[in-house]
Amino acid sequence: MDLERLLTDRLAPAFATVAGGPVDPLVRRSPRADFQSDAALALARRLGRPPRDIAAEVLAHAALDDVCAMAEVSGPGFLNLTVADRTLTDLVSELARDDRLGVPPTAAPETVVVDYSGPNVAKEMHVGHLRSTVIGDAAARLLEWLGHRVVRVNHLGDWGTPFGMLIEHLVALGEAEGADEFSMGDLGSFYREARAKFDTDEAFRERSRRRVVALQGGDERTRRLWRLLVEQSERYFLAVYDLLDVTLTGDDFQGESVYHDRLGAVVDDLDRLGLLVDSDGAACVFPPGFTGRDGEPLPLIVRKRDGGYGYPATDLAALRHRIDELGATRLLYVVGLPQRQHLAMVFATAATAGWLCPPARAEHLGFGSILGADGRMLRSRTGESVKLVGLLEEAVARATELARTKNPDWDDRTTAETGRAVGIGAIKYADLATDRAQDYVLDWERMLSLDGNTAPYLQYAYSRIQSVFRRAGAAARPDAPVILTGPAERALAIELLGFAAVVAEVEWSLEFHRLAGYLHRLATSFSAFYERCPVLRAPDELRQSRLLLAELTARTLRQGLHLLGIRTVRRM
RNA sequence: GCGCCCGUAGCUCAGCGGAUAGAGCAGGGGACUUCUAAUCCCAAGGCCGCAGGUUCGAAUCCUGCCGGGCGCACCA
Repeated sequence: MDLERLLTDRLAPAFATVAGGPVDPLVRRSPRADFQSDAALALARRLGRPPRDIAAEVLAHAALDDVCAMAEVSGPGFLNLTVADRTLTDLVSELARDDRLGVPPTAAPETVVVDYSGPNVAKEMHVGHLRSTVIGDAAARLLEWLGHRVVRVNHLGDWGTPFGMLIEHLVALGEAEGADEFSMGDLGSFYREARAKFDTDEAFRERSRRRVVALQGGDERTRRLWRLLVEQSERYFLAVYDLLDVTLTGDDFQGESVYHDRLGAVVDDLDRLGLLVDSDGAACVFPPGFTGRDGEPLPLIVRKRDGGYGYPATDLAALRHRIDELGATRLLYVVGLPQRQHLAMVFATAATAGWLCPPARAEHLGFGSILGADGRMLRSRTGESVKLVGLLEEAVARATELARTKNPDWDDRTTAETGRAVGIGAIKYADLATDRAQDYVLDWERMLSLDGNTAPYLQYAYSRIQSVFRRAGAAARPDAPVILTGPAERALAIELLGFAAVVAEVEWSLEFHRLAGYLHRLATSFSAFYERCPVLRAPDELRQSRLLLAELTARTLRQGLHLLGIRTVRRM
């Protein structure tokens, strides 16, 4: 049971009595006490009474004696609550016995599809894929831990007109050599070469067009070459996911090609529903409320004038597949903010068609861009998008260098492992620690710093605890009585008891910066505790209590970071 | 032109209806015969873009404006 919940449960009946109906007591942390309830203020108008009177009456009705050391009306009508130490120690003891750290599995499990990462076959992954991959993976981890059935979908760009030129380029290079060059991990140059030929060579362009037709028509050799490109790319992506420490596997690839033979049905069904409009030869849906540059209604083009299907058709087919066949009720799209309008149109169309209806709902987890030090979109010197692996390798290299200089006595393997955990952790944490919608500046110095709201700071706190346990030579006893001797221990206990509330909040908001912020507060509380409350030198009972607090902190940091996809290290 | 996102301390960001607006960094001052000082503590730092409005109460909600970014028919 987390503290906020406990206090809410105690106050709610009292508020209900006073207000004559259910009221959320609005319990939150307070700078003037442990917690405060703000609900009396909001009630004042409705009840036509002074808020202080309401608060006082609530206090008289609330059963708080056994959980609060002090509860008083303050200011214009706040209820300030100071939790009894006994309550804290009881709840901490309860936490210590719970391997889920107070977070219950969800009471209402559902099937959630998380659509994330989605790189393009035969193209390099770039920084643009980082956020989708990192945020989506955190969502998948967290929802899964809470007991939901999570289906990871990696909506690969593996279909469409570019594959004509890519396959032709492969043919031109010779299958063997082409595949060789392709698998070298330099996807970018393969694509650029193909593109260059396509742009300059008329004959090549024509062959590419025919190749697209052959691909869609199911020509055997073309299909085989296409598979080759897809498989090589998938292998490459999996290597990146491995480096990034992302839970996506080969089973999660569900490229656009998967929906290829369902596109006709999408168009037919939309037509049958009378939603299709012919516009310049293209089959379009005009969801209401969307207008274009010229002020005219904006179409969702499901079938192009040339008879090919547009990506909206694929998106609609995928959405139906997720709801009808995968049984999803929550559809998450971890896609950049620029695609907001497109997705809104797809969702609107699906809703109108009756494909997307409660309890199923779709959410766009949009995110901002990654900016360079100059405050502009991150680009390489040549103006191209920055390779994701390059970014990751730099993070690892920088962190490894830091680990080496701080611990010159370490062997290479330990140094490398630590550098990787810290470097990758830093880059992922930097992404998750600010509000998704914000653009953020990629700043190596800041994100690798041991100070501030960074992964290394949290990892460092964790590793210090491990160090204490190494010296203690024993694990904490979960049944050890908890003793709170001062404000630092008290503050730490309160933070520990707040994990469940944060996780519950993030379950629906998927705002991971709230979890990150919590972990940072926890680590900060621990550091203060560590400074003022010696563990190993304390007398036995106190030592046991402090070991328990340290152990709980470690478990919470580890679990919280794990949900964000970030590793902890034993030493730093 | 329309739409979306963002303007909070010098910098990077929290807070999104409640009390004196919070962190971290940088800059200033302290703390290592003591479990990792890669840490901790203290002080300083703000017309919350601007102007109206709603409210007992607005950084938070509404309207308008200003500034920055991004979208807006056959590429995904």
